[in-house]
Amino acid sequence: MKILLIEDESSLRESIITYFTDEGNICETAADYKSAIEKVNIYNYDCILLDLTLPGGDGMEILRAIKKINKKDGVLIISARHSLDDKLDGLNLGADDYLVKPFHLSELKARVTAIVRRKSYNGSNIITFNEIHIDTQAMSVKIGDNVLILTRKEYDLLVYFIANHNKVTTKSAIAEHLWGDEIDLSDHFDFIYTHIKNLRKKLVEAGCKDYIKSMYGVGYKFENV
Amino acid sequence: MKILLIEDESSLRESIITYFTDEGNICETAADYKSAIEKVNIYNYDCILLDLTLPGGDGMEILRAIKKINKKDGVLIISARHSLDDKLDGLNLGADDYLVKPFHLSELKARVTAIVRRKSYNGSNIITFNEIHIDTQAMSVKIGDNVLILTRKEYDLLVYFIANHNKVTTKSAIAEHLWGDEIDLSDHFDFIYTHIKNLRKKLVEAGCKDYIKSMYGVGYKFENV
DNA sequence: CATTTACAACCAGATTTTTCACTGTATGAA
DNA sequence: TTCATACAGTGAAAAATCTGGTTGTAAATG
Repeated sequence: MKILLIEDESSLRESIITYFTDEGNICETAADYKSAIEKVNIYNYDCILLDLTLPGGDGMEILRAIKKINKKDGVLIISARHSLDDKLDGLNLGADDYLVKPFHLSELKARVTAIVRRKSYNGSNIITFNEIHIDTQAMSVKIGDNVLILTRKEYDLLVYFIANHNKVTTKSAIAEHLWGDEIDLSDHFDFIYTHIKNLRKKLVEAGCKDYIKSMYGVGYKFENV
Repeated sequence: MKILLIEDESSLRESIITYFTDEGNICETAADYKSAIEKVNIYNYDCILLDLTLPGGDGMEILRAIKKINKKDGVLIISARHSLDDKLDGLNLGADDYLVKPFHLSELKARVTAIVRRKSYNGSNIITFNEIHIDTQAMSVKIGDNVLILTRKEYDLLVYFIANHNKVTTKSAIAEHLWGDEIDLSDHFDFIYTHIKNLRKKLVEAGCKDYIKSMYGVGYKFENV
């Protein structure tokens, strides 16, 4: 899951980020109005955690911006303002939920998952793509009845592929999704090849068709032929 | 005791909440269909007080939702509808009791405690997972017939694992659950390793299979192979 | 007060994963 | 065809993470 945290207070930012990163999510942050708008404009997130009081501009403006450029990203407002009016304003502008500071991280997480679940209500947490079955809660992958043992990156990669099946995905998009901010985009992340190769190998060895099609010079496509 | 009150009329809501809070309970409220469904989906309550006439949707739907997502939360319907049919409908759908407005708060309280007591008696306080039996009231653990002596943290850990069996649990989730607020999430709580290790050892020594599977880079999974 | 116990911290070694360098092959453009 | 580049495959170094042992400390117990 990819999360953007828009929050200026650094200590809170740290702990939230640590928490969600530990949970295995990709987290990015923005500490002020400008960089928030920038990120929101360029990338897509499963959920955006938005603090309302920001240096350089009002948080509500960011919310408006998100909703304006369509964006189906989930938005959870976290704010110290606890008046009903603030709450209603936020929700009316299209936020998915509103959480008053201070809060427990577990509650934050619960609400985020609730938002994400609501957004993409697959019903279950089992993702299925032909013979591939992924149980996202158990983090287990099956090919037919064979259980596949995948490493973290391989797993993320597979989930990403399936989520974007039949679409071309560039290497940099993959890198962005698997590594988030940490990656230096000027790098030649050739190690993606390795992960692709390993995933491919494990899938094929488990009797799965090779859905990963290389698009020379562009990237890959997880293709349902 | 944790209680959820689903009620749209604010004055009644206030008085019930005040009453139960004063009694030392944790109370949450939902005033409409949407937020009710949400809370019910996210959290667990000892007892849910459900008003049938709600803006935005029928209360019976909420009841259905509760029962659908398993949920062993107790449900007490409070409603102005006093026909026998309404009563029967509710009880048939799995509500534990039905109270007709208006009522005395003391009666409400009596019924709530009755429900909770009933739950915790017949609703087994024995958790069983294969050969592992936990008596939550006695806080004792048995492997088959062997009694296990666990420390507090080990016990909590085991219960948490069993409650989340076959799901991956991250270290930070465990930390949050076992230590709550006190934990500094920027820490690398390596001490979890120790508790995992100790629990594992005691379980295995008592002749239990090692269900605790490490998910490298993610956390652990209590797995029923 | 002495002793035991539970918990947290530390450390060394093992294990697993990730990254990186290198070689060979395939592809598309000139 | 030739050439530059992209990709696949191998293996090994580097980094991250887990395990098990041990130790210090504070709290609980007797």
